[in-house]
Amino acid sequence: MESDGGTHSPAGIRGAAITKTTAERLIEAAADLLDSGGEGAVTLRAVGSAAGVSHNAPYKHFANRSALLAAVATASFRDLAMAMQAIRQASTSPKDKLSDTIALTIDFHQKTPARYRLLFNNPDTASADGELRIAATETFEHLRAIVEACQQAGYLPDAPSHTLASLIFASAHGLLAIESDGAMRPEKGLSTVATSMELLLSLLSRR
Amino acid sequence: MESDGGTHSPAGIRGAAITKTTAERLIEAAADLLDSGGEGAVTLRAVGSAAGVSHNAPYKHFANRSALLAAVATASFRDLAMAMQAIRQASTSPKDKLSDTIALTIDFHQKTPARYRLLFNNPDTASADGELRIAATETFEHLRAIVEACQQAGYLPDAPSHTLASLIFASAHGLLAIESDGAMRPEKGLSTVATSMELLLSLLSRR
DNA sequence: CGTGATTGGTTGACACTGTCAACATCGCGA
DNA sequence: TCGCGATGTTGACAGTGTCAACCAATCACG
Repeated sequence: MESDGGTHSPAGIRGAAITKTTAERLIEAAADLLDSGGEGAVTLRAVGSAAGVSHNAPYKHFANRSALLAAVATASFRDLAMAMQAIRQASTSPKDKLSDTIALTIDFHQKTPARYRLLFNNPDTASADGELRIAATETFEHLRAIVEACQQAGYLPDAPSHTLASLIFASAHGLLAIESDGAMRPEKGLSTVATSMELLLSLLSRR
Repeated sequence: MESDGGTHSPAGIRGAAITKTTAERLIEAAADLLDSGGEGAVTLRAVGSAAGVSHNAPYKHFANRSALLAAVATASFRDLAMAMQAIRQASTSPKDKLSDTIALTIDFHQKTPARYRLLFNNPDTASADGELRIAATETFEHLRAIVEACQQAGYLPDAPSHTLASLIFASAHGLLAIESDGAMRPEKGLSTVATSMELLLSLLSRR
């Protein structure tokens, strides 16, 4: 009865999973609609139609619309966590890893703003639990580890890595939100998110 | 035909404005519903009913639901700007003014999160123009001036005050968003927004 | 092999929403 | 006085999330 998120295949055939589960197709359809038309475009009817099923089929896999969006968020967090893990494990300097992580975040926001908002600016998503919460925590852990490495390399000041990572991500997130989500936008072109973040890091790293 | 925002009285009688315009009552009703039940509770029917008019009366004053919410945002920005102006003109140190401004923001978010979201986290509000844009810009200007005063007092580093103000506000905003709007919430109680902001300011101000 | 339940799908309905159109009323200027 | 614009009303419509009822297939198991 509970929505399963469709992580593992039906446990029957284990080989090449050519065919996708309906739940998977629903999630992908919802993500596509989200990216192309914003959150308002993600109606259960449109999602069902895009996935080749009826307007009520989603209820066989997800408790409601919010649960479907939560599944999209979970999948997106997993992708994001993988990308951050790749950065974390690369053979670059901690400083570059941090820059790359910030760039990744900015890129994510620019390419798929509605999806970004689902992950980081959604009151529904805030009451996350289960897999969504785990995927989000995992994502943050990569960031935290990168920040910690920067601290050990002397590039960032001494402070709880958790707090400092929150602060740095919050700055990027807030700048992105100001730039695109609120009325208090600065005059255009005065300073980009990227340059503002460079300023922040340079101020934090001066010793 | 255009929504007027209802700022000044009908230009006839100038004296004691005992009675409120319907537009004003609609804005207040919408704000109340927003604060008490979240954005979803702001339906045109509920707003009209709370203001003592029919479900279609709002259309005589606002082009659509978004325009009504924009009027609420405009009024809220004016309130916020007034509060910031009071802080700015107080006879306290620049450092304290900045702290007070941050505290004001945190307080606003805590007391009326949905309203806060309308101002700073709403893609609709992002395409602000006219009075809304002006009120928002005015709000930011107060913040910028306070930051500039901090710089002149040597409390904040040298950088364009506009950029630095954006950065500081973005940090507070991002921390608030992380705390309450996204799935990537840190473990509870590890560090509050207020203490994180104190950390940021102490890191920025060390010389 | 037969069978019964579980799973995944369908259609139809319901209340609620934003929005538009048509009609009513009221106050003021010519 | 008359007419007209501003303000309000009721009624309708399409679209939405969600629930209920029904249907088909698959699979466990005697």
